[in-house]
Amino acid sequence: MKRATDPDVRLLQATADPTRLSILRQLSAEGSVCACNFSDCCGVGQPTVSHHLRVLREAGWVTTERRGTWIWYAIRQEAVERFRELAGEFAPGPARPVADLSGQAKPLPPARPAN
Amino acid sequence: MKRATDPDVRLLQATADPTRLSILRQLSAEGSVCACNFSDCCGVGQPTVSHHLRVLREAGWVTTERRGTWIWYAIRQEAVERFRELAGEFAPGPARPVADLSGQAKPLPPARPAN
DNA sequence: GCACCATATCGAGACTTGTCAATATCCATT
DNA sequence: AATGGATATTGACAAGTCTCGATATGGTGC
Repeated sequence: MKRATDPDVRLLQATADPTRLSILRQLSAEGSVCACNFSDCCGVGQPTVSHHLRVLREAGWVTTERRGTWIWYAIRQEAVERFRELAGEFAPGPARPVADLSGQAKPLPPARPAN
Repeated sequence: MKRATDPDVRLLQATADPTRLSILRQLSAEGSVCACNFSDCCGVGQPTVSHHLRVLREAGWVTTERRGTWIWYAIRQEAVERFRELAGEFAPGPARPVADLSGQAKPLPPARPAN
């Protein structure tokens, strides 16, 4: 995958991994979670969890708060909002998938069927 | 990236590429689009567009309809709905990020701060 | 049939990613 | 200062992804 520069793509890319999706879901369910509580959830080692947390942080998904030895992670409001905006952008095609003049679709620059 | 088997991850993964995000946005804006109209939009060659359309199709994002020589793509309702459900799942952490007893967070299985 | 067009598939190259073991860093306690 | 625990970083490898040129497939019209 070519390294993403667009912030939207980075946000989406960060969600597109099973381990990170688990982390985001656990964070959503529990509000804020100590880094030490992720290792179990995903069946991967501690350095791997740390790597994924960094990806989420660099994509803008999470913030951290240090308390003594532990570090607590939480989802950022802005990330949730942006993700929902993206979800709102997507719209399905016409319900009846362009039934009519299908047979003679021919004009050289193919015209979009009236949907 | 490990090949994703979870359908949710596949759906997210399909969005996590600049070219495919452009395609999804164009489809959202125009309802249904002939494959031949994507090559321009993204600055990539025809085989590459075809590859991305396949990824989107296999992730469940789009359907195709053949009309003569051309093939029209449209976003599937179900994909939009599932994506919005995922967006609805995500919830931010506590607004005031756990201000209080931070100093003496010590119990051995670190207790989650009351958020 | 044959030529032409739109689209898909194949094969290869450069690049990115996920994972781990080993190590470093940072904090708290003794 | 030294020890110990939690987390981050480094270096490496296997596997995946994006892109392209070349080629195959499938439909249309002569």
